[in-house]
Amino acid sequence: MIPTLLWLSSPVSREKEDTMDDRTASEQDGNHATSGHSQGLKKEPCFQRDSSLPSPSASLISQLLSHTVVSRGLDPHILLPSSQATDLPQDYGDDASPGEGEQALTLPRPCAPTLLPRASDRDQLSNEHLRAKRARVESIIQGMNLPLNPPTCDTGRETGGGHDMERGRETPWENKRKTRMPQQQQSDEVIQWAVPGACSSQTQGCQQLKEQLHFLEQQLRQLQEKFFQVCDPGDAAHTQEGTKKAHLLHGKPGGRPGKDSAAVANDLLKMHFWRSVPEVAGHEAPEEEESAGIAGGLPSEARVLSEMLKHELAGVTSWVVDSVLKTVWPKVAGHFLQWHCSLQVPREGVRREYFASEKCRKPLPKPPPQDVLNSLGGPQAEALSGASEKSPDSHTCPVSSREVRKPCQVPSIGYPLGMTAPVQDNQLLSQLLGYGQHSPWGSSSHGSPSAAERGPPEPLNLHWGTIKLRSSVMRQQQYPLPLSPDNVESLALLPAARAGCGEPQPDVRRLSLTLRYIQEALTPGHLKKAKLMFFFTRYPSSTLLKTYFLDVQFSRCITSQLIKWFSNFREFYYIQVEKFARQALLEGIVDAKVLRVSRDSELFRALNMHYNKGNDFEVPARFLEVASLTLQEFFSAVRAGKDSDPSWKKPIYKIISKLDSDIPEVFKSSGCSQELLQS
DNA sequence: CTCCGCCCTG
DNA sequence: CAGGGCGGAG
Repeated sequence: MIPTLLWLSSPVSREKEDTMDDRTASEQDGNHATSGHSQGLKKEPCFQRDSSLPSPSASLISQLLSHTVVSRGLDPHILLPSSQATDLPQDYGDDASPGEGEQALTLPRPCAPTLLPRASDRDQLSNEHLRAKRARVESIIQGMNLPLNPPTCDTGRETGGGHDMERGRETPWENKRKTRMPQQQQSDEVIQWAVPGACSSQTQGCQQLKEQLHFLEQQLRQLQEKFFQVCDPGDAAHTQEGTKKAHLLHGKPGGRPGKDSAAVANDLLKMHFWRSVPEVAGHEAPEEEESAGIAGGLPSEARVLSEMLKHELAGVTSWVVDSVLKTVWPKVAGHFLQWHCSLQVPREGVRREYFASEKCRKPLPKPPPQDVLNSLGGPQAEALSGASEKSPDSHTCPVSSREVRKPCQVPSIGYPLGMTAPVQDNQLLSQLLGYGQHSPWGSSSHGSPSAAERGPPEPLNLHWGTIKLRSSVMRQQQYPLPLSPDNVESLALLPAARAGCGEPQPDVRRLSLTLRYIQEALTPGHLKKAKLMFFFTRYPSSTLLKTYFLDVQFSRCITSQLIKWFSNFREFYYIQVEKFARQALLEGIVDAKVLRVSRDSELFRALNMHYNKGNDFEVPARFLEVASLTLQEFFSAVRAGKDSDPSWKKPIYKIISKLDSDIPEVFKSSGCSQELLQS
């Protein structure tokens, strides 16, 4: 469909060698209602502009990233990470819908004027801003009559700097932890805290939550800044700090990140019959060159951009959080109790983490209330994933994206399993609340009190490790595995596993990746995967589907939707075949044997267009045989006049249903669905 | 009764 | 592609 994306250069010869390409993981999943057809070809997904972002102010990022941005005094070519600046036009040409640029132009730029001072002024402003915020926060906390955490790290914030920032970040959260529970009662906080008592306490809780959300915003802003420093090659090339980070990120100084990552990805992703990879490296070369050209840009300008982005991100987060809490707070308060208790496994040095999938119906010995989760589903859940997932993606530069894109790209860090209680279900909100806590600079593993010292852990104090834990738990429970081994491995990449390195990481990206690992909805990526699977199986059982969609939380609804998909696939398939069978009959063909479906036949083209639109998949020969047989069957039946029988197709269906073949294991790969979306 | 597949429709 | 209706199989 899009010529530049048809990586079909050498169709047959190297089909077994190719791996999937490792582009970034920004995709439009989460909305299975979206037509899958338009999803396929995302060349640079990280620049994808997501119009579905639920915030009215969500578009500064997209505006900046879209090439149409004309910010006063800011040259987008300088501001944008080089690859973005160079790729955007291309991207537009490829898949931007008309009007998108126009939309970007009309979008609000909330903070442009105030964010334009020069670097020195801006830094000062930033410091003052921080101080002011801190003062506000402290006054709030004191106003709540809550035991304030000894501000041991506060000095760090004053001085700024990487390490100090790291500690400084932590403070707000530590404070929060203390503030939340004592708010109810000193004794039995765990229980008291979560019990949604009188109206007043609810309102109070809401207030507190709001304050915490402000912290969240703050951290998000800083995260954004760090994120850009790390992933913007142009910037990194000009600041010592940035250079260091870049080296750490890419493994070696002066390395060529793009190629390295791509190579690693190729090694690790053995989706051999995908034929899209080699071009990736070549495709990247221009970016790097451009990067050198952009090196002339001013880091300070880039920081201005980051400020703007932070502002916007904060707005989005705030909006999402508010809207969610408005709806679910009363219930959530109650739910926190049980969840909280279940996580009471005080074990020093062990990081409890949670898995941030919304609404996981997992059979637990003592299932938590589902209503909370249910109440979190739907629009809110989508809004959340939209904010936390897409917004970061939309401006991720390719380099860092690659770093985190491929789960198995980075060596798995051994992570202890089984040290926490079963993870509960209401991860959506906790994800939301815990979001800022996983900021790479402020993880609680650095000099923070142990769980015991902090008192009862509260929902916010959950970390990523549980992801792996969860997977092991699920495994033992002979429940549909939500995580494939790939997932589990990849999850070791999450912040907790790398906490030791102390290096800021674009956690947003990981979060978004993690969010996708178990989905309760089928995504366009899944649809595409299902279509490709159709080449192997026309009549998959629900059991089979469950084994091949491991990243989906199966429910009746999901199962029937998948089955429905295949039913629709079959329908289309049979209609096409019948059409061509009749056509052959009209053309005077007599012998059914001569009817063969080859790769250049019209029928194949029609089918391929439907199931393999991007043509990035090598259709198995077996499918051609099946199609040929189907064609012959239809041909024979029609020629014999059987089509007068209302159920004349049934025998054919029966024949075809026996021709299913095994589906390659690669389809079980969790990243498969995501990868497909990119290709 | 549920599950599944087909058919028809939008 | 999804919904709804229908029928058959278990």
